Amino acid sequence: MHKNIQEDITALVTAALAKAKLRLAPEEIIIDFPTDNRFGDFTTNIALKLGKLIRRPPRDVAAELVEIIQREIAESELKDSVSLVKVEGSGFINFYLAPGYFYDQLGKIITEGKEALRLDTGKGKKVLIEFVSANPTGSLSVAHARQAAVGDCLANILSFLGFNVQREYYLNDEGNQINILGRSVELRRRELAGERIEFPENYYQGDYIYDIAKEADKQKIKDAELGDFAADHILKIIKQELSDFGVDFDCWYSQKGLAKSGKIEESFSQLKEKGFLYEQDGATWFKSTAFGDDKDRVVIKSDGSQTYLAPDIAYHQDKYKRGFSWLINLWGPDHHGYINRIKASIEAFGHSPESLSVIIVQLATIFRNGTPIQMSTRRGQYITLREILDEVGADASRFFFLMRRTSSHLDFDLEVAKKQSAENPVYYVQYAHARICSILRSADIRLKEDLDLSVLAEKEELDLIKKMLELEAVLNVCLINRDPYPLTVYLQELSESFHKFYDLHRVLGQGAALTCARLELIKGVKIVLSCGLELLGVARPEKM
RNA sequence: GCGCCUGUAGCGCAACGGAUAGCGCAUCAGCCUCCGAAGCUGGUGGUGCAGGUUCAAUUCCUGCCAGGCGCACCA
Repeated sequence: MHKNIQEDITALVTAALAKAKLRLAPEEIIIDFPTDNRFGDFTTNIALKLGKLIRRPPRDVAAELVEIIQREIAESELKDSVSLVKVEGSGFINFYLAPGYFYDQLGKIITEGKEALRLDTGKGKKVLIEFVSANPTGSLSVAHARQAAVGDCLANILSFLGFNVQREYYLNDEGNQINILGRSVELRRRELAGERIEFPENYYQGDYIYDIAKEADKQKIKDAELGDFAADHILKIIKQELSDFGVDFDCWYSQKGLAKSGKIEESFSQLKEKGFLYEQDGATWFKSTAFGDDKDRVVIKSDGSQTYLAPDIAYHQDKYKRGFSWLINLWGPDHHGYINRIKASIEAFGHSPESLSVIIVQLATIFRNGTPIQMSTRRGQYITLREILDEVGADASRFFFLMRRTSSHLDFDLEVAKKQSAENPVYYVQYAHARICSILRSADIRLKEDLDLSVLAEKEELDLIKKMLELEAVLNVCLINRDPYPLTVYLQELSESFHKFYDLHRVLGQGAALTCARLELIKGVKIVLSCGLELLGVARPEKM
């Protein structure tokens, strides 16, 4: 049994290189998954790299190394796990694992459940993931919905990988947009009272403003308090939308609270001490060019009011003060120009720019039957998260938002997402889960037999086990890319392996030994599928 | 003009710098007396253009072409 066979093989190869008196930097010795399982279970290209360095044909170098590796394996505890090492292609050294290794791993998953899949790469590192953070001036849009899905799922994955994750929503509950919101409600209230009004174009046009105006009238809210009243009202709606979408935040960080705390002034005085603030043209500037920004940025305008950057500098500084050592921000593509100045600010306070990861979540275009739906936030004409939830449901919409790379544009067709058919990948995965549950329901529970997994010798059975064991690597890819997207691809592949197995081999009625083993096999698949779907935040139906 | 994202099959998308570029839809041909056919099997069909780096480029670099988004003392 090996905790991590990839590491064991790496150590073995390193030792073999030393024995052959061949030198290669440790970071060059990479034992990887091959692109295709016909090339074994692990592969390394060291012979190709060495061949160039020492001017020998790569295949010869590989053959020499394989001979040494085979002898090493025979003398090590790997001899039961690795069945074959050979040179293939232009000089790749490929490792084929023994079925016994896979049975051991499957057994572990069955007995330990999803805990067997858990990793501790994070080692409890405190990470703050801030996402959505939409202004409380209207319902959440499609862009926010995608951010919510990506952020929540990424948080799930990081936490599964042993990070100590906190989800945070930065609440822009004061400032210009709240004033405009208040004035919008005020005008609508007067309009409802019969007054003729001129409604400015840059005010909030949506019909929901009328609803808030009616409510404000009923509660006799004063004009001056309408902004806060409306923001509170809308915030409740946002919270409910997110909650129905399966996204719950640990912290709602109020900008108003930040402003009152004096932390903004505090961070300014610190920046001033360090010489990164200066006055010019009546405004106060942050010297962000000192850290690679294109130009310096105004933090206090010549009229004395702050720009948006001012509280943001203090806010990010406060994140570190609260003990987080890794900050992840999910922003819309319209904020990408903002990355440099925020990174500059954290650097000015002595933090490494790498400790802040900004993930730009590209926009999603909503389609209906192949036709894009035009949107305008200003006119209040946009598809909201609420509408998507009502029409498509949380499961399918979460999956759809996650099934493309976060950095890529996403086309989201409402009609396809609604379809409960093969076109819809959500159901393909959920169907595999339901199918397993169905078999388990039909299984004769009186069937008792000493479990021997080694009867699982069919190609589809071994492929299925191998696919199950890939989850760990997939989650690491998600971590490295800061993108939950690979998990959606993986779950479709795992489902495919299961469906192929199911089609060719019966589980029930195959004689006690084989039936028992296959039941355990599909229980294992269920554990992995279920774990993956849970990380995505998608339901795992027992029946469909 | 500057920055970011994207160009792969009719459409939507995959491919840590690797081996014969995969999958879904569509289309054509098959598979249910048997655990769920929301499934499986097979056929058709492809890397925007030009250079460069590399043993190896869809992937990295440069230029061009095309599409999307953003470039405030707005938030």
